[in-house]
Amino acid sequence: MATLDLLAEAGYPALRIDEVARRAGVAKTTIYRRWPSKGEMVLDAIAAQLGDRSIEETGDPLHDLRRLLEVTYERLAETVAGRALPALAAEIMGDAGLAEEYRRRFVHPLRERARALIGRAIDQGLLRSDVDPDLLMDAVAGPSLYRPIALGVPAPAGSASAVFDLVIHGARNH
Amino acid sequence: MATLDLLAEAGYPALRIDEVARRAGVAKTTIYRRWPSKGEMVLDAIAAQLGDRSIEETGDPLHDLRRLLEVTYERLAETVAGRALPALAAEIMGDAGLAEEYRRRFVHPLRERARALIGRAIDQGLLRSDVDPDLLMDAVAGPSLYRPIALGVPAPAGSASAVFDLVIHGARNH
DNA sequence: TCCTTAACGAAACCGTCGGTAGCGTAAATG
DNA sequence: CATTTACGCTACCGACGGTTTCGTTAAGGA
Repeated sequence: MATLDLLAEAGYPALRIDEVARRAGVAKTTIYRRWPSKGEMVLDAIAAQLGDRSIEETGDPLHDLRRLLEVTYERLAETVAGRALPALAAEIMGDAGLAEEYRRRFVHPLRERARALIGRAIDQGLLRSDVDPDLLMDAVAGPSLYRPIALGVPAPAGSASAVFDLVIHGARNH
Repeated sequence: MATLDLLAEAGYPALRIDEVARRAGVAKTTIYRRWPSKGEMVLDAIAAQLGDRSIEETGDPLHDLRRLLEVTYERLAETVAGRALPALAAEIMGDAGLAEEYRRRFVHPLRERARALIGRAIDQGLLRSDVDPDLLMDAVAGPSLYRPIALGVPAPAGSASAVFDLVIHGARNH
């Protein structure tokens, strides 16, 4: 799609809808017949490239959880759509409907899958029973947004494993 | 300042400069004589309320690190400026100059202080010597942006302690 | 008292850009 | 052949960040 090309060249904020139309060989009105806003158009384009982030489950919840995190960070780091996703954050902060869509499509599905894995890991005694699943998810998923936005550098694919290990093992010396 | 009031009422994206001027009983031109852009104006307003986030050091690096994190989350959760900061963070994705300013004023000072504390903790054998300080900071600071942006809910002040404990202790059952 | 300078207010204006309206046209569909 | 559907085109709107111009007030110094 032309949207993804422009996204790669200019990034989300500099992506002009007129330019998308021109590049796609299409009238701007046609775009607005298909999508209600710029944000939703980009959302669709991103979803099309990211696809679903399903992983094959091995039965070892901790292993699967690590894989899920790795795949997620990998797509964020290595696809145009993934690198554009944090910039969409600006748009969703000002549009409640778009924010809802964003979370429904990109955030919640991942968290639900992670939540199930964490629950199973606790049941099997692999994780302490007093860990708060949400807290754990926040800690391992946080850098995916924090790094590009607050630091200006993407979270490299390898950092998924590293942050997972850190949180799971802990940092204290004993 | 009028900027903070508007920020509290409407949030960053809906904050109109004309409105700030009207509320402050001042001409819009006066605002642009003092600040080069909306972003920098808000940056100043936020900095004025957040103040410096210094803590008194006790000599126990882990304790000080926790306090630093708690104070940070506290201000993010309990001040107008703090709650507006994530939206401003989203905005900086489209303005490299503003992003630099944002990081120079809000991100880097905190990370430098945290980095020093982590280094001291490692030296004193309180943390494993193989922990990556940046990784640790990403894990504990990540939720401060991830939660408001990706989840739409602020990181409560209490979560600072919780995420700190999680990362420091680890989640694995053994 | 006069002159200069600095700061401000008022209001009109500009450019960009997301989003619309209106209208004509070409291809399916029956 | 009539109708529907989808599209292209052009002109337009409105919001809003930011600028320009000009007139006014008020220090402050000689």
